Amino acid sequence: MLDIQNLSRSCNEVLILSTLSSGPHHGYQLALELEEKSRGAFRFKHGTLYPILHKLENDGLIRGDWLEEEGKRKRKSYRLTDAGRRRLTRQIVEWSEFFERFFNIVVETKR
Amino acid sequence: MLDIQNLSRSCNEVLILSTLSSGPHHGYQLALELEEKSRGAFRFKHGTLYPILHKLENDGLIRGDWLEEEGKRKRKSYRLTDAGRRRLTRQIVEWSEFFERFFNIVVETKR
DNA sequence: TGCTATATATAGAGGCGCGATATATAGATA
DNA sequence: TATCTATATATCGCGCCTCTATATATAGCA
Repeated sequence: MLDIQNLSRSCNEVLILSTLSSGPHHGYQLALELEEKSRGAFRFKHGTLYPILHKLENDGLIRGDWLEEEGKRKRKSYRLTDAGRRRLTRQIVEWSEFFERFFNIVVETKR
Repeated sequence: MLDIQNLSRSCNEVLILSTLSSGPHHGYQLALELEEKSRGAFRFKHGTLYPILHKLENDGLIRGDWLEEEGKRKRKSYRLTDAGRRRLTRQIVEWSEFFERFFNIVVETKR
């Protein structure tokens, strides 16, 4: 279950996995796209992003391959593994449950 | 704005403020009620709860008064201050915005 | 030559929830 | 009487995680 203490970590994880589910991205590109899609709300700092990517790769949820293209800096292109795809699906369910419980309590009590 | 790094802290804060908005509670009672209302999903550990209550009181969002009743252990009864009520309202808006942005990205990309 | 954007990496600092531990008492049970 | 459980609050230190800062490297532009 998604517990309160892991909200930040899990949120970052889902945002990354979810972006990768639409196709391979490299780290820098991931951060730009998430910032753009959220209209500035979700900004990944470098010091946050790269360690998470390393961890996700280490856990087998994503896989990174170095790309060396003509006239470009070499980049590490990440894509979802099958395990990563399953994790994303489960995480979305857990977040939905969390939101439901959270708003149930917050909104109901408020009234 | 509600940022990803503060999700846990803010979630705990809202759950507590929101419970107090229905009337005064003491700490132990707060934890029991939240656990019950969420059907076991939100469990506050003592080591989490009390420091947060102290911080909220210190920030002027809640106010605690010691109660000494016949035949009962003395307890500290907390209630919302006006500032706390305003904070709760704003936090609910921020969480709503967060959820909207989050699911927008996660669900949209997933498809 | 120097600035900016692209691109990745990591060490150190600080925040925060949690586990563990301590203290205290009312009530039930053996 | 002794002891166990539930009630009730408090705090220390550990570990995890994000951020800031710093480092390295290159393409393109002024």
